[in-house]
Amino acid sequence: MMKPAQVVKALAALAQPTRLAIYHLLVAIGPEGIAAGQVAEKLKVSPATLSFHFKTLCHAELIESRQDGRFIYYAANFEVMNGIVEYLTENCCGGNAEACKVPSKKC
Amino acid sequence: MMKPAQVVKALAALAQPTRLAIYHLLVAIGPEGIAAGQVAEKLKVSPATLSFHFKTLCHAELIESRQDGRFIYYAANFEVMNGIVEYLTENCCGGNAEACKVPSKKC
DNA sequence: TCCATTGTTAAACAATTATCAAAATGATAT
DNA sequence: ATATCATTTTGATAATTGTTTAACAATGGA
Repeated sequence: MMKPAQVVKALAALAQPTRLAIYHLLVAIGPEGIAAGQVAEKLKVSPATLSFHFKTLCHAELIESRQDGRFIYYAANFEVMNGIVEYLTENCCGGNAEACKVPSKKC
Repeated sequence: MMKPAQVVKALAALAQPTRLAIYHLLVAIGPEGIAAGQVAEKLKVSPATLSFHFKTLCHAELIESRQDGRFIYYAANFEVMNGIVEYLTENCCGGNAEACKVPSKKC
C-alpha cells in the first residue's frame, strides 16, 4: 500500500488543469508513450511550461520518460495510478466495499 | 462524466496531508459520518484548522455535512470519489482497460 | 563542422495556500 | 436569560506554485 506522503505528492501533481490534461492524454495513449513535442502541440502548451509539468509528474512517479533519438517519450505509470485508486477506496465503509459504489444509504 | 475543472478541484482538496487523512477517515467511517470534534481528536488537529479543511473538502463536494444537535457530522461523498476514479482511468490505454491493471508492457 | 530541432533550466513575478490566535456564531441545558 | 459546548470566521504571516522570457544542452542531418 502506498504511503500517505506519496499519495499526497501524486494528487498534488494531478491537481492542476494542464497536468491533469497531460496525464489524461498519457493514460489514453498507453505504455508506448508519446513525444514531448506532440503533447505540446495537442495541448497547446509552451515547451518550458510543459517541461516544468513533466518534471512534477515524473517526480510524483505518475509518469516515466525514455529518450529515443532527439525525442523524449513520456508514458503514464499505471502502477502508481492503481495505487492511488486503492488508497482512496481503502477500508471503504469499514471494509464493506460494495456499499460505497452506491451513492447513498447502503452501508 | 465529471468535468476536468471539478476533478482538479477535488484532487487539489485531497492533495494535502491533513485533508487526505480526514478524507481517508471519513471513507472508512462510511455514510453515517462522524462529528467534527471526534475527527479533531483522532487526527490531533486544532478546531480552526480542521474547519478550514472541512470547508475545502465540502467545496470540492468530496464530503457532506449534517447537523445533529450541537454536533456537525461529516461524511464522504462516494459518488464524487467514484467519479474521480472513473476520470483517472478513462480511455485507459485507448480503451483496452484491463491492460492498465498490469504494471507494464501489456498494451 | 555547422546548423536546425528538441527539450530543459534559471530567474523573476504574481497568485494561492496552510497555520495560528483570537473573536464570533450557533445550539443546548440549567 | 446565561453559561457552556462545538464549530466557524477573521486577520495575519510564511511558504509554495505556475507562468513567462531568455539562455542553455543534446541530438542528428547536411
